[in-house]
Amino acid sequence: MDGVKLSRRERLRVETVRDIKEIALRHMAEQGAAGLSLRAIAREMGMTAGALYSYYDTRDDLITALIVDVYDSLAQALEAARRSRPDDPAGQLEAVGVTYREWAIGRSPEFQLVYGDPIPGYKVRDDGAELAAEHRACGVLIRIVAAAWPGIGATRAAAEATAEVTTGGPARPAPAAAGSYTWSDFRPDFAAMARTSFPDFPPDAAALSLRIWGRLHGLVALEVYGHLRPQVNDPARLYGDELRDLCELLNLTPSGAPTA
Amino acid sequence: MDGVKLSRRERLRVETVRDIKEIALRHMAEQGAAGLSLRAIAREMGMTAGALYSYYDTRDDLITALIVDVYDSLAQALEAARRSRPDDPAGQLEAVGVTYREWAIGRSPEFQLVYGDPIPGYKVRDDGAELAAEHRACGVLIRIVAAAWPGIGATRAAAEATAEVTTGGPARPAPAAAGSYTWSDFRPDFAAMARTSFPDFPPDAAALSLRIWGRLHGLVALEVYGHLRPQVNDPARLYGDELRDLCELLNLTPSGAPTA
DNA sequence: TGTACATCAGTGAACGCGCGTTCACTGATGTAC
DNA sequence: TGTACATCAGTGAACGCGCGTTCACTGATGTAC
Repeated sequence: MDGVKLSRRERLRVETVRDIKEIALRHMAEQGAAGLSLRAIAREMGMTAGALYSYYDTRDDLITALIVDVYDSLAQALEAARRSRPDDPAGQLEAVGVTYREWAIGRSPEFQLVYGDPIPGYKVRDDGAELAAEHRACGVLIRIVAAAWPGIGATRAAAEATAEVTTGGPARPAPAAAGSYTWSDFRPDFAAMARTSFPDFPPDAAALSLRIWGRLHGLVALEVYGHLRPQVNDPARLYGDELRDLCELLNLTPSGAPTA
Repeated sequence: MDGVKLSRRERLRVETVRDIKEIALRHMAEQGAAGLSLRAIAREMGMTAGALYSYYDTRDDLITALIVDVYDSLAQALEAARRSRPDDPAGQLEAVGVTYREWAIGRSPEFQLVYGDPIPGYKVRDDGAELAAEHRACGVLIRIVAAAWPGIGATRAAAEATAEVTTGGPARPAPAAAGSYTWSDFRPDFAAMARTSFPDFPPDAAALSLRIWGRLHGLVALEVYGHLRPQVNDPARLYGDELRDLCELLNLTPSGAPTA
């Protein structure tokens, strides 16, 4: 693939970088995101602390690299989930929702790194990279909403053919969206991200996407931080209910049986 | 009030404890929850670090005290909001929702302390206290759902008299709740909390309460941790839309005009 | 009201620790001829 | 294929720092007679 030709030194370097990140993430898993320490990583790698400075100029550079990696891994997981249900926006939303939760629970240190407290001394240097990475994850929801929004998704017709309409009455013209937003309500970067993919994407759909993100995030964050388990035995069930409710927002019911 | 009679020593002690907590919270505001340091607090109080050990046996004891305080302050704010709209469950939910967001935004270090990453070395000693404090906050939602649930709230009749029913069709028998839960799905402490206040409280209503909590929490957490502002100019508006949607879950529309 | 003793908040110095970062160095790997 | 030089990952020691916690102590506040 990218195996152009690497010298022994280059191969080792790539491997070492991978090891550093892997150990860093594991340490975060054990001691919390704030417990990340160059010295501890070096210790576990059997290196001197100073040696790490061949790979990152500073602790913050390592952190930035980790954050970007984590966003990418999340975006990849979500995008794979979305693609697993072609031509079925509600099914996509459900799959992405389930994946978001499972990713967050299964890799909670990563989740905490990007969605939790900022790391104590950490200041973003090149936040363009972080922002772009976050947009990659956010874009998955945009694509789903676009597919469900009348007159946008090329797949819309197919989706409507297979999915039933949920509400008793006649299908509403567009998924429930409260306000009427304009693009000036959004930051340029975000707007650009949505509109380059879908030129006709309406601002109301962007607002809806963000609200959906919020609904997915709420129960997941509570669960990851241990606020749900002391109340309820099976947070996944609660979340499943919420997802089913969410799909109604798109005016569609999930195509298949719920994924428990 | 509780001014029974305090010696000069006792008065000073109470004041000092108040100062310690206040400074601790301010430091957390500036350096993040993980930046809490006994030495830094002592420095700002003009004391030696060791002196703090007259007040707390250990750093973790201070943290526990802070956490309990924070939960209490939150519960108090939410309860006040709820009471500001008597006999109007949907209005209560809206007021509580707005208050939750404003509390979280305005006192984000406190929010992070209880809903964010655990503090690095911190281990809960007497978690009974923390759990009880969390239940106090959670109980506010329980009371709202109870008031809206048919056949429970004594205030239900009054609420129905003043509130309009939202859906075009006839009012559904109970607010939308997906599963049919039993009390064995919940932890005993949580169930006890709900059922001692409302003996007839159904498990489905408890599940709904937790889901509502999740919906409030989602956008709020994203905003507090800086994931909304890079996308949208006015997160409050998004949250307002969400709240209005939420009120429909209770089958009621907000009584007054939306609060911006 | 005055004296003798007990309490206890606060001092100051010390402990052992882990941290990020710098720096002159060594020695294996890579490159040019 | 062999030699001379350049690169650069990693060493080991040191820097200055802040941390939580302990401990013998001082001195003001409170209490009992």
